[in-house]
Amino acid sequence: MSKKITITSWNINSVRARIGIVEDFLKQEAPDILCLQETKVADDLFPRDKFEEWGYHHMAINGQKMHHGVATLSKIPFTDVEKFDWQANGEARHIGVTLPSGVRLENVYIPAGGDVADRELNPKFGQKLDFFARMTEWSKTLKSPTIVTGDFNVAPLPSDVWNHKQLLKVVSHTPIEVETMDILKAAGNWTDIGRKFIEDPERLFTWWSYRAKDRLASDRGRRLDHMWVTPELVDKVVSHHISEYCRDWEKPSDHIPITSEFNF
DNA sequence: ATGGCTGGTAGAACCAGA
Repeated sequence: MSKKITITSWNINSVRARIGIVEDFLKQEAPDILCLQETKVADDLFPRDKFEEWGYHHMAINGQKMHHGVATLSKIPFTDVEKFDWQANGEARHIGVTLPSGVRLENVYIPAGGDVADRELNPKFGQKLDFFARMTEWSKTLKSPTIVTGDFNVAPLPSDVWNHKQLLKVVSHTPIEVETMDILKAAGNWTDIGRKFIEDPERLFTWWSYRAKDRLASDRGRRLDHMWVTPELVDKVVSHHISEYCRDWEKPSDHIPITSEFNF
Protein backbone atom coordinates (compact mmCIF):
# COMPACT_ATOMS: atom_id res chain seq x y z
CA MET A 1 0.00 0.00 0.00
CA SER A 2 1.35 3.39 -0.90
CA LYS A 3 1.29 6.38 1.37
CA LYS A 4 1.28 10.10 0.57
CA ILE A 5 3.76 12.19 2.53
CA THR A 6 4.47 15.91 2.19
CA ILE A 7 7.82 17.34 3.18
CA THR A 8 8.59 21.06 3.49
CA SER A 9 11.99 22.73 3.78
CA TRP A 10 12.21 26.30 5.07
CA ASN A 11 15.13 28.48 6.12
CA ILE A 12 13.29 30.23 8.93
CA ASN A 13 15.97 32.75 10.05
CA SER A 14 15.29 32.24 13.77
CA VAL A 15 12.58 29.78 14.77
CA ARG A 16 11.80 31.75 17.94
CA ALA A 17 11.42 35.13 16.22
CA ARG A 18 9.09 33.52 13.65
CA ILE A 19 7.17 31.01 15.69
CA GLY A 20 3.92 32.81 14.76
CA ILE A 21 4.42 32.47 11.03
CA VAL A 22 5.59 28.88 11.45
CA GLU A 23 2.21 28.21 13.05
CA ASP A 24 0.39 30.07 10.26
CA PHE A 25 2.22 28.02 7.64
CA LEU A 26 1.59 24.70 9.39
CA LYS A 27 -2.09 25.52 9.83
CA GLN A 28 -2.36 26.46 6.16
CA GLU A 29 -0.36 23.72 4.45
CA ALA A 30 0.00 21.05 7.14
CA PRO A 31 3.00 19.18 5.73
CA ASP A 32 3.76 15.86 7.40
CA ILE A 33 7.36 16.88 7.93
CA LEU A 34 8.99 20.31 8.27
CA CYS A 35 12.74 20.72 7.82
CA LEU A 36 13.96 24.03 9.22
CA GLN A 37 17.32 25.71 8.77
CA GLU A 38 18.85 28.69 10.58
CA THR A 39 16.88 27.99 13.73
CA LYS A 40 19.42 30.13 15.66
CA VAL A 41 18.76 28.51 18.99
CA ALA A 42 20.48 26.14 21.41
CA ASP A 43 18.68 22.79 21.74
CA ASP A 44 17.50 23.41 25.32
CA LEU A 45 15.73 26.60 24.23
CA PHE A 46 14.07 25.13 21.11
CA PRO A 47 10.27 25.73 21.24
CA ARG A 48 9.43 22.01 21.38
CA ASP A 49 6.14 22.62 23.19
CA LYS A 50 4.72 24.54 20.20
CA PHE A 51 5.45 21.76 17.71
CA GLU A 52 4.10 19.25 20.21
CA GLU A 53 0.88 21.29 20.38
CA TRP A 54 0.58 21.38 16.59
CA GLY A 55 0.94 17.62 16.26
CA TYR A 56 4.61 17.44 15.28
CA HIS A 57 5.54 15.05 18.08
CA HIS A 58 8.71 13.71 16.49
CA MET A 59 11.62 16.15 16.56
CA ALA A 60 15.24 15.84 15.56
CA ILE A 61 17.11 18.98 16.54
CA ASN A 62 20.69 20.06 15.95
CA GLY A 63 21.13 23.63 17.08
CA GLN A 64 23.62 25.95 18.67
CA LYS A 65 23.57 29.39 20.24
CA MET A 66 23.31 32.38 17.87
CA HIS A 67 23.88 30.98 14.41
CA HIS A 68 22.99 28.12 12.07
CA GLY A 69 20.97 25.23 13.48
CA VAL A 70 18.61 22.75 11.81
CA ALA A 71 15.55 20.84 12.98
CA THR A 72 13.25 18.21 11.48
CA LEU A 73 9.73 18.29 12.94
CA SER A 74 7.45 15.45 12.00
CA LYS A 75 3.97 14.02 12.46
CA ILE A 76 5.44 10.68 11.40
CA PRO A 77 7.85 8.77 13.62
CA PHE A 78 11.41 8.31 12.44
CA THR A 79 14.54 6.49 13.54
CA ASP A 80 18.33 6.63 13.16
CA VAL A 81 18.89 10.34 13.85
CA GLU A 82 22.32 11.34 12.61
CA LYS A 83 24.25 14.61 12.65
CA PHE A 84 26.99 14.98 10.07
CA ASP A 85 29.66 17.64 10.41
CA TRP A 86 30.30 18.35 6.74
CA GLN A 87 31.82 21.67 7.80
CA ALA A 88 34.38 19.86 10.00
CA ASN A 89 34.25 22.65 12.57
CA GLY A 90 31.37 21.61 14.82
CA GLU A 91 28.77 24.00 13.40
CA ALA A 92 25.18 22.68 13.51
CA ARG A 93 24.31 22.32 9.85
CA HIS A 94 22.81 18.87 9.35
CA ILE A 95 20.33 16.43 10.79
CA GLY A 96 19.18 13.23 9.12
CA VAL A 97 16.46 10.70 9.94
CA THR A 98 15.08 7.46 8.52
CA LEU A 99 11.36 7.47 7.69
CA PRO A 100 9.16 4.37 8.22
CA SER A 101 9.39 3.59 4.50
CA GLY A 102 13.16 3.25 4.88
CA VAL A 103 13.79 6.53 3.07
CA ARG A 104 16.53 8.74 4.49
CA LEU A 105 15.69 12.44 4.90
CA GLU A 106 18.76 14.67 5.17
CA ASN A 107 18.19 18.28 6.25
CA VAL A 108 21.15 20.54 5.51
CA TYR A 109 22.23 24.15 5.83
CA ILE A 110 25.18 24.69 3.53
CA PRO A 111 27.29 27.73 4.49
CA ALA A 112 26.72 31.00 2.69
CA GLY A 113 30.42 31.40 2.00
CA GLY A 114 31.06 35.06 2.83
CA ASP A 115 31.45 37.92 0.37
CA VAL A 116 34.50 37.19 -1.74
CA ALA A 117 34.55 34.23 -4.13
CA ASP A 118 38.18 33.32 -3.41
CA ARG A 119 39.30 30.79 -0.85
CA GLU A 120 42.68 32.51 -0.36
CA LEU A 121 41.12 35.86 0.49
CA ASN A 122 38.05 34.48 2.21
CA PRO A 123 38.33 31.24 4.20
CA LYS A 124 34.53 30.98 4.42
CA PHE A 125 34.37 30.50 0.68
CA GLY A 126 36.81 27.59 0.96
CA GLN A 127 34.74 26.10 3.77
CA LYS A 128 31.69 26.21 1.52
CA LEU A 129 33.45 24.40 -1.32
CA ASP A 130 34.89 21.86 1.12
CA PHE A 131 31.43 21.27 2.58
CA PHE A 132 30.23 20.35 -0.91
CA ALA A 133 33.24 18.09 -1.41
CA ARG A 134 32.45 16.16 1.79
CA MET A 135 28.81 15.82 0.71
CA THR A 136 30.07 14.53 -2.62
CA GLU A 137 32.09 11.77 -0.94
CA TRP A 138 29.09 10.90 1.25
CA SER A 139 26.85 10.78 -1.85
CA LYS A 140 28.95 7.95 -3.23
CA THR A 141 28.22 5.75 -0.21
CA LEU A 142 24.41 5.93 0.03
CA LYS A 143 22.68 2.64 0.79
CA SER A 144 19.04 3.79 1.04
CA PRO A 145 16.72 5.88 -1.12
CA THR A 146 17.52 9.40 0.04
CA ILE A 147 16.05 12.90 0.03
CA VAL A 148 18.41 15.79 0.70
CA THR A 149 16.81 19.15 1.26
CA GLY A 150 17.57 22.52 2.74
CA ASP A 151 19.33 25.79 2.10
CA PHE A 152 22.15 24.94 -0.32
CA ASN A 153 23.10 28.60 -0.73
CA VAL A 154 23.77 28.14 -4.45
CA ALA A 155 21.48 29.17 -7.30
CA PRO A 156 22.76 26.90 -10.08
CA LEU A 157 20.93 27.91 -13.26
CA PRO A 158 20.83 31.29 -15.01
CA SER A 159 17.06 31.15 -14.52
CA ASP A 160 17.59 30.65 -10.77
CA VAL A 161 18.66 34.28 -10.33
CA TRP A 162 17.16 37.62 -11.30
CA ASN A 163 20.17 38.51 -13.46
CA HIS A 164 22.67 35.85 -14.47
CA LYS A 165 25.30 38.20 -15.83
CA GLN A 166 25.21 40.53 -12.85
CA LEU A 167 25.50 37.69 -10.37
CA LEU A 168 28.37 35.76 -11.93
CA LYS A 169 30.78 37.27 -9.40
CA VAL A 170 28.35 37.24 -6.49
CA VAL A 171 28.76 34.37 -4.03
CA SER A 172 25.86 31.92 -4.55
CA HIS A 173 26.01 32.04 -8.35
CA THR A 174 29.72 31.97 -9.23
CA PRO A 175 30.85 29.37 -11.79
CA ILE A 176 33.07 27.57 -9.25
CA GLU A 177 30.13 27.11 -6.87
CA VAL A 178 27.82 25.91 -9.63
CA GLU A 179 30.50 23.49 -10.86
CA THR A 180 31.11 22.22 -7.31
CA MET A 181 27.41 21.66 -6.77
CA ASP A 182 27.13 19.91 -10.15
CA ILE A 183 29.86 17.49 -9.06
CA LEU A 184 27.84 16.69 -5.93
CA LYS A 185 24.72 16.23 -8.05
CA ALA A 186 26.46 13.81 -10.38
CA ALA A 187 28.11 11.85 -7.54
CA GLY A 188 24.74 10.91 -6.01
CA ASN A 189 22.90 10.81 -9.32
CA TRP A 190 20.58 13.31 -7.65
CA THR A 191 17.45 14.72 -9.27
CA ASP A 192 16.56 18.36 -8.61
CA ILE A 193 12.85 18.15 -7.78
CA GLY A 194 12.29 21.90 -8.07
CA ARG A 195 13.35 21.94 -11.70
CA LYS A 196 11.58 18.66 -12.48
CA PHE A 197 8.25 20.36 -11.77
CA ILE A 198 8.99 24.00 -12.59
CA GLU A 199 11.24 23.65 -15.57
CA ASP A 200 14.12 25.87 -16.62
CA PRO A 201 13.90 28.68 -17.75
CA GLU A 202 10.75 29.46 -15.79
CA ARG A 203 11.26 31.94 -12.94
CA LEU A 204 11.78 30.04 -9.68
CA PHE A 205 13.16 31.85 -6.62
CA THR A 206 13.17 30.91 -2.92
CA TRP A 207 15.01 33.89 -1.40
CA TRP A 208 14.80 37.67 -1.63
CA SER A 209 17.01 40.12 0.29
CA TYR A 210 15.48 42.05 3.17
CA ARG A 211 17.05 45.19 1.74
CA ALA A 212 14.89 45.55 -1.31
CA LYS A 213 12.33 48.25 -0.68
CA ASP A 214 9.69 46.53 -2.76
CA ARG A 215 10.39 42.80 -3.11
CA LEU A 216 8.17 42.22 -6.12
CA ALA A 217 8.88 45.49 -7.92
CA SER A 218 12.58 44.63 -8.20
CA ASP A 219 12.08 40.82 -7.84
CA ARG A 220 15.78 40.28 -7.26
CA GLY A 221 15.37 36.72 -6.12
CA ARG A 222 17.55 33.64 -6.14
CA ARG A 223 16.78 29.91 -5.88
CA LEU A 224 18.94 28.89 -2.92
CA ASP A 225 16.72 26.21 -1.39
CA HIS A 226 16.53 22.78 -2.93
CA MET A 227 15.12 19.30 -2.63
CA TRP A 228 16.99 16.48 -4.32
CA VAL A 229 16.28 12.76 -4.47
CA THR A 230 18.16 9.62 -5.46
CA PRO A 231 17.01 7.73 -8.60
CA GLU A 232 14.68 5.24 -6.81
CA LEU A 233 12.57 8.16 -5.59
CA VAL A 234 12.22 10.21 -8.77
CA ASP A 235 8.97 8.54 -9.78
CA LYS A 236 7.63 8.72 -6.23
CA VAL A 237 7.48 12.51 -6.20
CA VAL A 238 3.99 13.49 -7.25
CA SER A 239 4.14 17.26 -6.84
CA HIS A 240 6.32 20.16 -5.81
CA HIS A 241 5.52 23.78 -5.02
CA ILE A 242 6.94 26.88 -3.41
CA SER A 243 5.02 29.08 -0.98
CA GLU A 244 5.96 32.53 -2.20
CA TYR A 245 3.12 34.20 -0.28
CA CYS A 246 5.08 33.59 2.94
CA ARG A 247 7.67 36.17 1.84
CA ASP A 248 5.04 38.92 2.11
CA TRP A 249 3.86 38.15 5.63
CA GLU A 250 4.67 40.46 8.55
CA LYS A 251 8.27 39.92 9.72
CA PRO A 252 8.96 37.20 7.15
CA SER A 253 11.96 34.97 6.73
CA ASP A 254 14.01 36.04 3.71
CA HIS A 255 13.51 32.46 2.42
CA ILE A 256 10.19 30.79 1.52
CA PRO A 257 9.07 27.20 2.12
CA ILE A 258 9.46 24.59 -0.61
CA THR A 259 7.31 21.45 -0.47
CA SER A 260 7.30 18.09 -2.22
CA GLU A 261 4.62 15.43 -2.08
CA PHE A 262 5.77 11.81 -2.18
CA ASN A 263 3.90 8.60 -2.80
CA PHE A 264 5.99 6.02 -0.95
C1' DA B 1 21.08 50.77 -5.15
C1' DT B 2 23.31 43.06 -3.73
C1' DG B 3 23.25 45.82 0.58
C1' DG B 4 19.40 49.81 1.26
C1' DC B 5 17.62 45.03 6.46
C1' DT B 6 17.22 41.56 10.12
C1' DG B 7 18.09 38.56 14.34
C1' DG B 8 20.93 37.30 18.33
C1' DT B 9 23.60 38.72 21.93
C1' DA B 10 25.70 42.07 24.21
C1' DG B 11 25.11 46.00 26.37
C1' DA B 12 29.29 47.57 20.14
C1' DA B 13 29.95 52.90 15.54
C1' DC B 14 29.03 43.96 17.14
C1' DC B 15 28.59 39.85 14.03
C1' DA B 16 26.51 37.20 10.38
C1' DG B 17 23.49 36.41 6.62
C1' DA B 18 23.75 36.06 0.92
